Amino acid sequence: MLRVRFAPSPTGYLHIGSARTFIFNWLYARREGGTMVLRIDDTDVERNTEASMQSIFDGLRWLGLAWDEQYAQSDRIALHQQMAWKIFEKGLAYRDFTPMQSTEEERDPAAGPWLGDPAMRALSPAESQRRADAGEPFVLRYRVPRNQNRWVNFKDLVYRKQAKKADDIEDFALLRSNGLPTYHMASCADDLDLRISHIIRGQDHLSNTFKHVLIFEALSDAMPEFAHLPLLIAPDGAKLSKRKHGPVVSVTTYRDAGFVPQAYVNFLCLLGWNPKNNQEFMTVEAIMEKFTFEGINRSNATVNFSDEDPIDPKAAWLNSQHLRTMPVALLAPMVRVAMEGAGISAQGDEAQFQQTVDIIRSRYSVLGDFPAKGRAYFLDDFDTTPEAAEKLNVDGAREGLRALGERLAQDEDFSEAHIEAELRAVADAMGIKAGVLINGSRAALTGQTVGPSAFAVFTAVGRDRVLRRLAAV
RNA sequence: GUCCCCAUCGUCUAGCCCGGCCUAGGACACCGCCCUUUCACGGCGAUAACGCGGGUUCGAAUCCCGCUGGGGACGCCA
Repeated sequence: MLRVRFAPSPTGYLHIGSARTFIFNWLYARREGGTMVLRIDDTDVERNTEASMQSIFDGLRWLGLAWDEQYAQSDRIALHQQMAWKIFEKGLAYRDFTPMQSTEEERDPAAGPWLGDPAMRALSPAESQRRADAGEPFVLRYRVPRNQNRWVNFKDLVYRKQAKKADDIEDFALLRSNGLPTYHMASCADDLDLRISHIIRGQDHLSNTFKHVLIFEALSDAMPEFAHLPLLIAPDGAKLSKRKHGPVVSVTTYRDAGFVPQAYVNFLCLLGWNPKNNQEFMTVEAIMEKFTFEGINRSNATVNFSDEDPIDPKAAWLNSQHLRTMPVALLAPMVRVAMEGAGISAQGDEAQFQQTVDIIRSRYSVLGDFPAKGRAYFLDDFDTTPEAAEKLNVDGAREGLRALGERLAQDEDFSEAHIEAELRAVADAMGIKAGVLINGSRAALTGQTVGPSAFAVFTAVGRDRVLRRLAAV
């Protein structure tokens, strides 16, 4: 049974790299018919915040990719502790009574790697037990094999064979002096207990994985598969971080910029993965069908943003592609939300609304364009740009448009073909160029000189409004 | 410092593991042209990359070694 998990820690907003990890997990689970687990890694009580939790759920829900099971690590601490002591009982862990270091006297990494305190490793079981019984605080550390020429191995689905000498792995902590599990302990215990079959996560965990392999081996015969993803980095070359790069790394930046979720998913998937067929613009379903670990790269990918523009240009392009081609029925509700956000509630029935959206979206690239540029298609109070006013001031324009309005009013036929025929007839009769009325009608009906083909504008605006606006020109 | 990972156009990438089909392909962005009685879309074209040095080989972007560069881990954070 294939089971994957996404395990964010609620210590900040959902960031772009985490979102991508979530998506890859989801893709793999869905493609293989597996189960997607969402596990909140909230063992660091000091740093957890409710706001962060909210932000993660908001972001995840916005992506629109559902998970099947949900857990919080804080509910499972007893299990983590139990597993930690099981390791201890096997003789694979020891108590370290060294007092906690203050931040002042932090160890200098330049002094060489810290592997553990030999004196603490050497403590006899009886002595260790005596000091613990006396209430002396300790951290429980994994007893990594020393001087045995022992290698820790695992195979990564992306990075292939990985090996590290046990002598290069430090005695990492399992339980802190307050008794709570560390990340490594909690994560592995849960992965085991939740029967996670594939651990898909960022490459920043690649070197931690050797420790995890040690924990898994100590506790079980089952070893999950690993797949590490290349990191997302900023244009300055550093790993994306909220502290350094600000809110651009948050998924809400893209949501608020008017992205449709499937475009954002499409964009993120292309950072570090590709379908090997030169295809880039893809629906989520198409990506899912194509998704394999062979398609994942090993080198880090740069998210292309700048101070002036927080949006990667390729993401913007993908968004416009999705916006223009996705089923209107899917897009319409998003447009409604965007417009309500701008204080516009579109009147009219759903069919007319969708028809209008369908016509005008061909020139738009973000959801915000609908309220910002499309006001005239939904409301009667709209501004006329100076350029549009000029088009209307052309000789014969107003007269022609009024005449056109009168002719259209006498006929129920409001098809583009009919409108075009009528418009050309009016132009002929008045001895003016059709272009005057074509450009003039766009200006009169939308207050703008840019937009869909003039005849499509008539149908997008709707018969009643067209007749009113032409009469009032 | 130690260990791990990575290295193709400005950016995302194909090709690399299994050398020749690579005068290195695609996409975004930028520039030009075409289409279009608007603006976009679209079409066509241009500019643009195998980090460096050694090997191996008839032949290397592809294999090996070294260097350089970048990233990550090294916490009683996750």
